[in-house]
Amino acid sequence: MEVSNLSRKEQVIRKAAELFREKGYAASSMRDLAQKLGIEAASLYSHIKSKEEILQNLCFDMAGEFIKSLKTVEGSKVSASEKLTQGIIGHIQVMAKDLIASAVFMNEHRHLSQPYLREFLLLRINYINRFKAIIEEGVKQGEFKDSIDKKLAVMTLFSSLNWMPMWYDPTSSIDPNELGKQLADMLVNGLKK
Amino acid sequence: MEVSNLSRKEQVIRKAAELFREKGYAASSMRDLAQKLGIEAASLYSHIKSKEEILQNLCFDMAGEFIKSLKTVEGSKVSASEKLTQGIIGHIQVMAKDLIASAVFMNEHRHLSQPYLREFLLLRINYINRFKAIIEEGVKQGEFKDSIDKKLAVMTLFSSLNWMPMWYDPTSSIDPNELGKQLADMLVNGLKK
DNA sequence: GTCTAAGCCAAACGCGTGTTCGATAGCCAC
DNA sequence: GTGGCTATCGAACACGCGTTTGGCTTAGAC
Repeated sequence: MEVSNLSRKEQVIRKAAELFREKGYAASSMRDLAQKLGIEAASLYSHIKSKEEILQNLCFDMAGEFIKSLKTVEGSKVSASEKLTQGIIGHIQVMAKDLIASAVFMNEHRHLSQPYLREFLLLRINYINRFKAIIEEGVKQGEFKDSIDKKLAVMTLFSSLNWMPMWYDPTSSIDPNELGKQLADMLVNGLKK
Repeated sequence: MEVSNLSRKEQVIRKAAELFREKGYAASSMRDLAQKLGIEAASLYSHIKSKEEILQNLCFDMAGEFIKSLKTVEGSKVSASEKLTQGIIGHIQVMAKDLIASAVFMNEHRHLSQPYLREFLLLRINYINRFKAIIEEGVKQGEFKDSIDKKLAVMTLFSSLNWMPMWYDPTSSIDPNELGKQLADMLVNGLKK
């Protein structure tokens, strides 16, 4: 009940992620979820404590991955635009590893109850600020324009990244690494020749 | 019952928009909504036919505004980057006129039932494709790089626009028009000097 | 063969949901 | 004042919700 059911628990969470992405957390019922797994709703509670615990797992696991990815980039001694590019590629790669969980992470985190919601938002604002720091570094060293609002810049970046799971087709010709590169190029250099 | 209650009906829809933005459509109850208006849930049904009718009003009214705005830009004989900039500014201005409805439009449209959902998505894909056409025009005339994936470009643009209601503070120093300009500049010219 | 634990289920719990119905009060026109 | 219209309400409806309980079955360890 503590060790070996991890596998079954993860099956439950995975199916739940699919369901939450399709219908949203609030509109997804435990009976829906059970049906997707071929069992009864009551049986779910052998594996998870509550509906919200599933959401907590999904949100905080993803958050951990993002933070881990960013950490490996921050230390490196390269230009700001290179650092930003690496950060973007890392973010995209984390998302691409689990597009479904990424979509849930982005759209459904607000249904977390306190104190989890507060904790989640703190992690998130911290993550955003660390990207903002990279942009500010670029401005300070004359690499980026100083004419653009930094909040706008970082939120635009973040928006572009976070909507990716909504439209990216992993079976398409473009792979996550290339996608990250192009996205970074577009944001750093723009569309213009 | 047909003309003069428009005002009251619009009050209901407006309060509903606030509620839907805060808690999401599925997690908002008609009793919640009634309480915000200081009446009982049953009284709502003198003004609206159903909960979903409210969402339909919100989504399709916004959609109409976006399309109207884009139409005024498409015809003008200017460069692609200028057209794109004008389109972005228009989109931002429509959003800024009602940030609450914009947020609902973006996050909750998926709770529309058929056939409204299908119709909504058709309007949306059409809108996106018309932005895509502007980008393709820019590429064809040598104004934009041809190295970047067009789907990526237009979805990045669209993502940036659509998340704006989540973070934009209308009381801040930057006004919607300036915001649109900067956003367009960032996407067209990039961050780099 | 016996013990243990995991996985599942039927039944039920209290509660909240969107919506309907019939009635009541206030207001304006005649 | 009388009639009709608008807005509201209390009460109720059928239904779905997340979750709990207790018991059943199955598989593997000793």
